[in-house]
Amino acid sequence: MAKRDGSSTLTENVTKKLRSDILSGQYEPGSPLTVSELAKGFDVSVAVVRESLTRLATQGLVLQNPNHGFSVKTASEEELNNIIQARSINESEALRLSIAHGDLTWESNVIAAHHKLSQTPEFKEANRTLAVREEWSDIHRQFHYELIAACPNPVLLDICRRLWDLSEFYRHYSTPRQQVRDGRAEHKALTDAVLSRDGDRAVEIFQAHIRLTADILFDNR
Amino acid sequence: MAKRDGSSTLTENVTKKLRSDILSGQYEPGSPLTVSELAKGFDVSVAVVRESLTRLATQGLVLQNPNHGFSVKTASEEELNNIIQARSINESEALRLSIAHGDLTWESNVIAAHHKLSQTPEFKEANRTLAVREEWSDIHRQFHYELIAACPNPVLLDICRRLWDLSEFYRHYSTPRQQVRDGRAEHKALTDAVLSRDGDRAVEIFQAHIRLTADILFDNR
DNA sequence: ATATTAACAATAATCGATTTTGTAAATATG
DNA sequence: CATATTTACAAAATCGATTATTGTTAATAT
Repeated sequence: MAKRDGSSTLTENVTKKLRSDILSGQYEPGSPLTVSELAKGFDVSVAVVRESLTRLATQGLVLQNPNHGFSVKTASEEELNNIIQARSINESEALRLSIAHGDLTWESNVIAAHHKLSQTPEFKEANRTLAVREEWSDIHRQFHYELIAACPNPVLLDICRRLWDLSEFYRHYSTPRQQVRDGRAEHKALTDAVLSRDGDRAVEIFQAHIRLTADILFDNR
Repeated sequence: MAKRDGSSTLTENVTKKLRSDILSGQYEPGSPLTVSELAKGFDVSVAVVRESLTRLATQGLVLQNPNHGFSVKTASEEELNNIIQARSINESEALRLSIAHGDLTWESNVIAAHHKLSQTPEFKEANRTLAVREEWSDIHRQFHYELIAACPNPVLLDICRRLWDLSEFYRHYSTPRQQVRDGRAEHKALTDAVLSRDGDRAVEIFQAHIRLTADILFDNR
């Protein structure tokens, strides 16, 4: 690191890397994030790391405890349920608005995103590297984001983005067995409902979809 | 400032002061927030101010432009409408959940908060000082927060809190004439609906309430 | 043996200074 | 005279070091 990369700032790069490390499960939930250690690891000053951690803390991925520094956010079934509920509320509404406002270009983007997702293997085969799983995660996120992308309310979209990060955090702390579920059929049904502009049906499918995600993660039968 | 106040950290104090200054309209929307100047004003180092501004930027009250520093968030009618819509979505649901889960203590708190609000003058008389208006703002906020306080989902409550800040930002950039509206009757009706545990009616009143807020601020019609 | 205080080490918070970047004035070039 | 290049300056970003806080261990007292 050390020198600024392109036009962006050091803090931006470190923040991006840290967020992705946290979301991909590189740190245990609750484990301390020592500013000086991270600074050494990234080869930057403490100010840069501190600013990065401050950003992530405000977004909820990192916990800040005055005079006790930073730590990775903790995980609990209760919190996941709360995140899912918040996602359900906001993303459902964004989905409705997106369906109501989307134009032809948006339709095409939805189809493209779904096609890409449907052709990308998730966890079926064993010996998947971390990189492969990260790639699937990105494509999955992109698919869900395309669905609501035509929502004309950026404030609402921003809330959805943040909630996605929070729920993404949990994906990586599930046991391998829990990864077997294949949402392929659900994604297909969701895409069909969206493209036929059926808001009610799309929301219904979507809510079942994320509810199931939570159930599987914590194995609620 | 200079020395740490109580058990809290310098950054926390500066952040609190800055947020309150921004929300009470001390700075023009879009005006630059120069780190070194603020540091001089608060008598702290630039690191403290920078961390404060970073926090506020992540919350949306401050804009950060890489290599161009920070500025106060800008204001537009369109954005206010988006904020109001997001508030409507989230606060309505929080209100329903709160009504469904609230206990006797919560009821008492709602009654107390409403009483306090109803007995506090807003803008009727002229020559109101800034401090008086700030006091009303706090009490008003407290009232609305009590209504949803029994909502068992902290993630949702956090979203509501942030959205409140964003919409509070607009209250202070309205012309004096727009301040005359008296929400007293609406607050009373809302309180009654909440206490009678009528979720549908409460949500209905609430949505009309905040919609009207937006209309008045930008004088729609 | 337990409680209290003192000294220490680790890390967080804060600082003042240095480097980098963006902008605008000044100068040069065609 | 218009455009390009250089220079100078202000502010942002980053750094390395200093100071403060907290938790822990050793020493002392009860």
